[in-house]
Formats: sequence, C-alpha cells, structure tokens
Amino acid sequence: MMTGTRDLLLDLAATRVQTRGYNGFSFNDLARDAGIKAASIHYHFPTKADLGQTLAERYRKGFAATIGAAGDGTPSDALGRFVAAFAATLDQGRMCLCGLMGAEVRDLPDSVAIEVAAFFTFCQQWLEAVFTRAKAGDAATSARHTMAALEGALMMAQVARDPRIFHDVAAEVRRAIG
Amino acid sequence: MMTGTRDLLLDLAATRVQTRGYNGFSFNDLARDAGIKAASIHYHFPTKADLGQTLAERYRKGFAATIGAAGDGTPSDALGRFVAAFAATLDQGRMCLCGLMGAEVRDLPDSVAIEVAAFFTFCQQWLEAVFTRAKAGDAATSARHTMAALEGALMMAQVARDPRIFHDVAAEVRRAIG
DNA sequence: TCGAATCTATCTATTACTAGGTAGAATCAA
DNA sequence: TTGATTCTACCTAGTAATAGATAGATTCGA
Repeated sequence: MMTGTRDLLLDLAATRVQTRGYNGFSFNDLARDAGIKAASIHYHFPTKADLGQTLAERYRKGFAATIGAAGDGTPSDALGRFVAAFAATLDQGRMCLCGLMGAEVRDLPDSVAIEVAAFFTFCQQWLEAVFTRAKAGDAATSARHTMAALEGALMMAQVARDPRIFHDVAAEVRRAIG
Repeated sequence: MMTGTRDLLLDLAATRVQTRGYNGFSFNDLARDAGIKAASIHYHFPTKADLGQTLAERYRKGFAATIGAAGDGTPSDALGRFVAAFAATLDQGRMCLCGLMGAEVRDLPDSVAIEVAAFFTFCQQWLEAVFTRAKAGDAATSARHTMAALEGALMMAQVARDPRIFHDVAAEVRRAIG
C-alpha cells in the first residue's frame, strides 16, 4: 500500500537483475512485471543506467543495514551475520545483485560499474574490521578470501541448482573465526 | 594459417564471452572480429546456443588438458597447476568462461547451461581427488571452497581492476595444502 | 562439376528511448 | 472560494538500431 511505483520498479528490477543480470532484462520485461507501459519507466528512471545505478546503491545500503556494524557482537557473531545475509539471498533463489553485475562489469555503463565496485569496497572494509578484531592472520587477506568464497559459492549453487553447495562453503567460511 | 574459420570464430567468441558474457556479444560483433558477415556464422553454428554450447565444452576440455591429471605430482603440485590455470586467465584480462556464464545461468539456453554445469562438475571431481590424496579435512568441502574462492576472486579482481585481489586469494587457497 | 563456404538481402522481434498528450491532484493568487 | 496554473504519473505512438535467423545466389578450390 502506498509503496509508490518507483519503489515497486526497484523491487521488481532487483529481482530481475538478481536472476537474469543487467543485460538479461529489458524495460519491457519490467513493465510487464509492474503492470505499466515500458515508456512510463523512463519517467522514474530516465535511462537503464540510472536504474542500474540506483539499484546497486540501494542494494549496498540495504545490505549494510542488514548486517549492522562490524563492531557489533563478537567477531564470530559479526561474520555469522555476514554469511547469513548471503544465505538469505540464496534462500530467495537469487544471486547477489552486485556479484551478478560484477561478472558483467565490462559490459556495464560506467555509472553502474562504479556503484558495483563500491559494494565490494564496503564489504572488504567491513570484513577487514571483523578479522582485525578477531586477530586471525592477515585481516585484508581473510576478508578477500571470505568474500570471494561466498560470491563464488552463490554462483556455483545456482549453476548446480543445489543450495547445499553454498551452505557447505558457508560453514567452512565461518570456521575461519572460532 | 589454415586455422579454419570455425576455430577462429570459437577463439574470438571465447574472448567475447570471457569479457562481456553470453548476452554481452552478438553475431554482428563476432562477424566484425572475424572479418566475415554475420549471416556466415550460421553456416558454422546454426544458432547462438550451438556456439555457446560448443564454447563451454571446448573450454572444459582445454582446461582439463591444461591442468593434467589430478594424480600427477604431489597434491600440492596439482593444486598449484589448478590455481595457475586461473591465474593465466586473469593475466589475459579474462574471466573464467564458465564462471561468467555461470552467473548468467538462468538466462542461458538449456543446452548451454548444461555444458556450464559440466565444467563445475569436472572441477569438483578433479579437486576432490587432489584433496583426498592430501588427506586434509573433508575433500568435497575443500574442493568446493577452493573453486568458489577462485571464481569469486577472479570476479572481484575484474570489478576492482586489481589483479592483486586474485593473487592474494590464490596464495591463501594454495595454503590449504602444505 | 560438385560441394564447401560465404555472400546479399531480407525477415520478424525486440531494444532503449522520445515526442506529445491527458486525467487528475495539488498549489496558489485574487 | 474560485479559477488558473502547474505537477504527477501515466498513456499512445513512434523512432533508429540491433538482435538472431533464413533463403537463395555466388564464389572458388579440388
């Protein structure tokens, strides 16, 4: 109720991107989902790049809100929240929005690519803070390794249509902090 | 010389897919690369799905040839060869062909998706054999974790335009086997 | 002369995007 | 309070460009 068409479009576009990718959906697809005409989408988002950029920015902020502060709880708790956020995405049958767009990065408008990169920079810093607190090996390396494993596992689970592939890797990732 | 147009198309298409993805290139792009007309590509590959399927199959076989048998050398050697194959891809400024297509999997023709899945099945079995020999924890889990980290790191390095992200993770991955 | 390989020309569908218009709500000056 | 104006959110109808694909003619080497 009163959600507003703009937010509805953002929600529907996020679903599209997280399953088909930026190049895998059109304004026509989105219009059909939303029950309006394709041309009307341009009223809310002048270009597809504007939509993609807004999508990536919103995703980063939503993700940040979901996982909370890197300093909240024990390092193990924090890492658990991070992994859980990825698991929740998988449970919805989706890929990480920025993970999927990240794969397409060379084919993305610059404005979108920049916003995708910002998501990974945010995650790197967040995880680095957690691993620094945990004092377990090199924090920057652990952060990169964790992020890479989660993104890769999400993709592999999608290809094999088997969520257990992700959950198996996720359990291993959590083991990095006792 | 004498490479044959078909192989040339395969080489050029592989480059396209590994940078832009399956949905990120057209027969027109490919025709321009090869110096022939777009319609002529259909002589060699009736449909784009045929091309994509052939590409993924060829990639798996080439990858298998590059890394050799899982039983060759010490487990550490074998893992080193596996990681080196990914590093070589990165050095060419490319993504893993099946990693990129894997991200797009829901938007791929079935025949292509099946071949992409076969690549991951092959890698899983190969790595599992290596970790089984190394007797380091659960082999299946280690194999999944290794593969996920390498694929994710390749993507992240591409997004950040910083190969060190991959090499950092790669070093960590190799550490799994002394 | 046969057939492999490539061409020209065309098709249908779809892409992102634009132009111009409209119903209705909100705003605001007299 | 009224009437003029402007804004919001959508519409129809189109653009040029591109997509993958096809039919049939042409070229050319063995």
